[in-house]
Parts: sequence; C-alpha cells; structure tokens
Amino acid sequence: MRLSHYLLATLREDPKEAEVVSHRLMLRAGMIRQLASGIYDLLPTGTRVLRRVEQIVREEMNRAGALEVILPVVQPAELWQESGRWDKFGPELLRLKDRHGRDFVLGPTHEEVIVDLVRRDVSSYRQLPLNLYQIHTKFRDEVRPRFGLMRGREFVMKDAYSFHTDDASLDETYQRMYDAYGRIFDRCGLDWRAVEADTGAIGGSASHEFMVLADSGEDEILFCTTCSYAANVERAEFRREASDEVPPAAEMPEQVATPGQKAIEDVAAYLHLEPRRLIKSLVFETPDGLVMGCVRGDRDIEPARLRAALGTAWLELADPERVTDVFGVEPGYLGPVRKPEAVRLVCDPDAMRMHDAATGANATEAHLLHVEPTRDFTPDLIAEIAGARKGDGCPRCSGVLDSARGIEVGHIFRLGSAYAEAMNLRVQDADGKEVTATMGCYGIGIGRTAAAAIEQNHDERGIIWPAPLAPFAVAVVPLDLRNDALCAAAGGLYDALLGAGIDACIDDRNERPGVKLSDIELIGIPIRVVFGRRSFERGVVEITTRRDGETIEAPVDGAVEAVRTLLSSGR
RNA sequence: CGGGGUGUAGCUCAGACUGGUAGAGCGCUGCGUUCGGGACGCAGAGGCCGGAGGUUCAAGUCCUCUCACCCCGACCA
Repeated sequence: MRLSHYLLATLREDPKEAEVVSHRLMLRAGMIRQLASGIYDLLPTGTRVLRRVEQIVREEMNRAGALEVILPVVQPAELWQESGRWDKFGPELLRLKDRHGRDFVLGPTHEEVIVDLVRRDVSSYRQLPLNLYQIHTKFRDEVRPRFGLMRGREFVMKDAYSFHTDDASLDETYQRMYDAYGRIFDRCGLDWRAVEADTGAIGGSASHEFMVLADSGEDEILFCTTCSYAANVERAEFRREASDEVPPAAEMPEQVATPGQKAIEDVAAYLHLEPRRLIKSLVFETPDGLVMGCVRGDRDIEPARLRAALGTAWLELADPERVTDVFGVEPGYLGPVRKPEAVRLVCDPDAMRMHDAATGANATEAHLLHVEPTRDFTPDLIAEIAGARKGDGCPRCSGVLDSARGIEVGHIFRLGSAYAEAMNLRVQDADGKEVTATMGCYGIGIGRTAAAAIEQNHDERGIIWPAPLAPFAVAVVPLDLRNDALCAAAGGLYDALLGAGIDACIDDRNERPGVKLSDIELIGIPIRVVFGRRSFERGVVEITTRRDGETIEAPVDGAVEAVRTLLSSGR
C-alpha cells in the first residue's frame, strides 16, 4: 500500500471523548470513528486489524472442525417468542417493526436462528456432532456503551454453536473449543487466562471466560498463586475456615436500640462487636419475589452467586421503598429473624455456623443480640453466596487467592438442552428414538480482542501491535522525496517485499520526516525501514523494530532478507 | 433510570458572567523556501455557534423546550 493513496486519518491531538488507552489510540491511529453512542465506523487501518483477528479465529475454528455460516442480523420475533427470550431479554434487545408491522429484533446473539436452522436440516444422530460458527455483526442496546470497541452496541463477534446427542460429545467439543481459544489468543500475542465463569443470562451448566489481563479490564478475576484454579469473581469460591470459637447463646434474642446505626461497621462499633459477629442481610428483587441473602458481617454477598444459587434469570438489590413496604422498617435494620413469610431466605454456610450473633431486628432503629442460626431462623436455602476476595484461601489447594483485572475476550458455555427443548430440536438416535439435542456455544469478541491487544501493547508513542495483528508488517519510509535514487531504491524494496509475500506499505507522502516517523509509530507497524540520505549514500538502510526501538543497518540489497529474518524471529 | 458536564471551523479549544459585524492553535488549498523526529514565509478556503421557540432595536451570549454526546452513579443495609 502506498500511503499517498491511503486514508491514514491519524490525529495529532487526543480526542476528548476517549478514556481508556485502546479507545484513544484507535481514534488517533485512524482505526475508528464514532458515528453514534457505541457505534463506530471502521477506517482502513481498523478494518485491516479486525480482518487479521478474524482470520486467525477463522483458521483455528476451521482447524477445530467448525463450519462457517452467515446468519441474518435481522431476525423474526417469532423465534424469540418461541425460546421465551422475547420476554426475558429486556431492553438490551433492540426490537423493530417492518413495513407490515411485523416484529423483528436485531440479533444480540444467534441461538434461536441456529437452532431453527439445525432443526430443519438435521434429523439423525448420524449428522451430529455439528459445530457451526459465523463472524458477524451483533447489536446489543447496552445501558452504557463505553471504551470504544471494548463495549460498543454494534460489534463484531465470532459465535459458534455445537449440537450433540449426548453430554460426552458436548464435553469433547467444549474441550476442543477451549484448546482452540488458547491457540487463538496465543497467536494474537496476548497475555490471557481462562477462568471459570458465571453463565449469566445465556444459561447452561458450565462455562469458561478467556480474559486478557489488563488493569482497565471490566472484570475482576481471582486465581490461586499455587495451583491452576482461576475464576471470575462472580463465581469464585474460597476455602472456608473453621468457625470462630464462640459458645452458643443460652439466652433468647434480645432487642437493643441502635439509633442511626445502619452500616455493619457502624453497628459493630456501636455494639462493641467485631463485624464478623454480625449477620449481614440484604434483600433482592427477583422474578419470583423478594429474597433475603445473609452472610457473615465481614463478607459481602456476591449477587451473581446468589442468582446462580436461586437459578433465577436476574436479580437486583431491592428498592428501599419496596423493602420498607414489606418489612415495615427501612433497610439497615433487617435480619433473618421474624422476617416476613413472603420473603425467601438464603444463607451462606459461614453465617449458619455462627453463634451468639447480632442482626437487624426488623424493627425501627433496633438490632438483635444472641441470635442462634437454626434455633432462631430457618433458611429456605443454604448456599455459598459470599464473594471471594484477594487473600482468601484457594478452594482447591492450600494456596492463597490473588486478584487481577481482565478483559473478557472469549466465553464458552455448555448450554445443555434448554434451547433445543424450548424450540423442539429433536433427532433420532441409533435406536430410532427421538432425543433432544444438547448444545454448546462459544463466543469471541473480535473488536474487543483488538482493543485488548492495544491495552497490553502500547507506549507513549502509540500502539505496538503484536506482529500477527498489525495492519502492515513493514513500513518502508523514504525520508527525502526529492532524492530520486533514494526513492527508486525505496520503491524497489517495497516491491520486493510485496513480491516476497510480506504485507508492506511505503510512506511516500510528501510529509516532513518527523510526521512520517511518528505516524508509523502511532499506528504501531512492527518493522520500519528508513531510507535516509546519509545512510543511503553509504548504501545502507536502517531497520527499526517498534517494540524495542532497536535499529540495525542492512545493505539496500540485503534489506528483504534482513526484514524476513526479523519477521521470523517473532518481533 | 438518577446526577453532573459539554455542544462554536476537520481536530483541540477561547468568546457567554457584562447582548453590539465569528476567533486562536493545529489541520486543509496555492506559491516559494526547507527536508533525519510533528518546519518557515506569503496568499487563501472553511462556521445555520447542535435544533426549535421566545425576550430584545440587536442573541454564540439571556429565557424555555428539545436533541446529541461524555462522565459518575444505580444503593453491601
């Protein structure tokens, strides 16, 4: 590519809307432009990078035996009504009508469409397992789009769906995808980690997220420093310690006034108790009514763990007014003892092991002392709902958990048969009996992967692309366009590089040297070959690697070989 | 959804409090000089001051409404 005929579109100044590094650099490097909130144009450079990611994904998916398809973005509402998600999905699902008034959605994901496709064309176990994928645009009407391509509303995703007649086959494909994802993110040059994950709204029995480690990541992950355990904080378990040596309370609960004391810390100080001697109670709204969750006072409830324990589609902290209506007292004085019948109670096992505890009294400005779990209240469910934290013990070994932030670039799920059941996807097995298929689904955010790569690879001058993602492998930069011999030699090298199958560009723009050099650095091209007057008169060019900034000289004749050597060395 | 903020040239921003002919830097066009780290001179182009309504002799500026975008929050009791 001759940059004189290219739309480089670099910006000298920082665009004001960009918060995080990858967003700022994508704008400055001329990769993207915002069209509306969470919706972006991809410019030539951005398009090249996304195509690189896509190609790596495509090759590894094909290698893993998946078949590429292209499914519609606009999907009829009927399919979503059939799966039940028309009602469940909420405002993230963008709904629209065609000219006849028929309902459609912009696909935020493609389970419905793919199940419909497979149920029409697959009828025998002999046709399974099957793994279909696409690399396509999705639309989710995010509450708050931000960080450029990291959390947009319209975005490119690779999504794959596998179909099986039994769990063993599903497990095999799941593992195959797990391995393929590892190869993909390795090939992208990323520092990543696979973690156990909450299955969230998509559902299913198990899942892993692939996290690119970065401080700007939106997720917190916990991992053991000695064994291989790693999990999203939404799911992470921790080792339960022996309970405190507190004797059971002989006396019955005693109500004490705690005027103005609502937060655990304040109540504990007021009552001269350690926070871990209190039971923390929070009330959540769920599709099936209010639920109270209880944990020991020194811990927090992890809403995703509570949601998973209940098996509900969603859950959120109840509105204070709603709580006051139902409990007759405002939040801050709530507890599991003598709570309203209609509110279900879920207790963390550590809370159940407590003795002589203090809790809210469900009475105005009052708490209870000498509370004995089991004797004084009975939970509907005992489940681990406390969130794990850095410093907690590893649940799998004697190690300790550490935490890090990550960008979720991939997510794989064992879906099970929920969608196949709702949409009646059945095939005949070897005995001629009809069985419901079981499914897996596997996603990768293409744009997000590119953004994550920038988060991990940049400096004050701009992007430092891992070579496999770079928009160009090499930039040839003739500094002085008036020097015909120099330009001819640079053009010759450019042609030779292309001839050798190397994706080169030549900066033949009539710009000052400083402009050219800083643009090439900004957009992060891994190798730069400079033709300057002084070195050219000595018959050499200067070859600089973006990542370490080191420059070597090579004879003009030997430049192709020198570049090839650098490329194969992986820099 | 709640709170805050910003909309003026392609980009980054002044101008608004105190109403009176639309500004700067960078970028862009032409000519000349320059040419190894974001050059210099001269001459230019470029704006429905987000939109609508109002107040006024007069509105980028004051008032009302509206739209867009950005940030923070959405409750650990």
